[in-house]
Amino acid sequence: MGTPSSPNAPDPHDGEAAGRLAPSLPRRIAHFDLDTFFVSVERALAPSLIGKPVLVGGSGGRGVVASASYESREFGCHSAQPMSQALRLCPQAVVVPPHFDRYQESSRAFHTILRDESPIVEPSGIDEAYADLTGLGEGGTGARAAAERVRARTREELNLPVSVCIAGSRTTAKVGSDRAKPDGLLEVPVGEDAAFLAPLPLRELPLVGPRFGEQLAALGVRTIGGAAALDARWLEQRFGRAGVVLSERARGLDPTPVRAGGRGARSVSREVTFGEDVTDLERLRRTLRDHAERVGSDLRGQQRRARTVTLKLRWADFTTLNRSRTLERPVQSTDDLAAAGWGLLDELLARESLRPVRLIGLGATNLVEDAVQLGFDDGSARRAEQVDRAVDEIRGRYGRDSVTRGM
DNA sequence: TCTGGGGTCCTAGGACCC
DNA sequence: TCTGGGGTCCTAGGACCC
Repeated sequence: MGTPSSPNAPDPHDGEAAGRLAPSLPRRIAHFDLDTFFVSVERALAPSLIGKPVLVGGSGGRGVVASASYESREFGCHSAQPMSQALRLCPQAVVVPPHFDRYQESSRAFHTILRDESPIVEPSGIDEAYADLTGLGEGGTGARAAAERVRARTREELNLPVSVCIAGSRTTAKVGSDRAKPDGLLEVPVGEDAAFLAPLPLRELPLVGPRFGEQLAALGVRTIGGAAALDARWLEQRFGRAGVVLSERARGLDPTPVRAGGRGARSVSREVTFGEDVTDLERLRRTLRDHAERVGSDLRGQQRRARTVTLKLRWADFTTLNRSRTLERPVQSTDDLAAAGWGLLDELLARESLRPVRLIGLGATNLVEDAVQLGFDDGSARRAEQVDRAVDEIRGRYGRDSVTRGM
């Protein structure tokens, strides 16, 4: 395989390096995407759901659809839709509350199959992954055969349908796996990425969301080929970096390598939308502390610390604010994270009065490896960390609700 | 009966330093 | 004393993705 063994080795797919290094094999990038993932996992566990319109998501007043079966989509249901709206469109739908631990488990098993069958796998979210199948050869050893094995094993071992596209770049493979659904395999022949993309609606290109799509539609551009035909410099002037990327991707150019294992997370956060708006400051502070506990636990599990802590607030009118603070020393403990969150909340409320709060969240960014030496006078910090470790340990064994801390 | 929760990346302005 | 430019960090917001 053309994998660089050292992190500093030039990427064989990156621009000129490709020509100088290997006798450049055509890139074969696969994108795997589990179909209606949450619904499929629920069906694997409860076959009575098969064939019915199923909506996985929050059923409360503010719940949204996380995953909608194809039967429900016939009625106009889709993910991210308010559940109330989905049920108006399809009253006979079966609503299933999400079971994220089950999805994590299936996701892990799926990624294990992928790593068995492909040399370089980059997970991309819970239900998809890229694989670099370049140089696998033809026939039984080829890229297509590897993709077929993944599909067969995922179906047999996990009872889950997965769609895949093999193409010359990540972007094309990603667009193609959507086109392959449900439960299909699509291969874009070598050198035909641009031709494959050209007739497709622009909105199918990742990067083009509602907003960008609208701006481009206003210019009369509605297909990927239409964007490919525009002058690249003009796109850059008009849209900046997004214009440059659009121009390249629309022409099937995307040298981004598949990175084995992906990268570590850049941030960790928790947030909650209350069932009803909250004006009780103590309740907000308690919620922030719960978030700090879980964010801290994640950081400790990853052996990382955060240099920056962010408070997120959403008022009842959906206005959303972020307030962040970069600390002198990177933090990891529940106490430090909570203190930073409370401080940000206090500062905010010193400037504007408290309005009914719909959502409150706490985030940790600017993450660094946990190599910080505590000074000799940091006895209290050391004790706090010991408590954190003990709490993590008990929760790991007996579940999250097994320990309750005071404020 | 509006709009979840977890992320990534980009932009833009201001502070600060050289 | 005035003026300029570049680079980096921090903060806030927003588009986009699953």
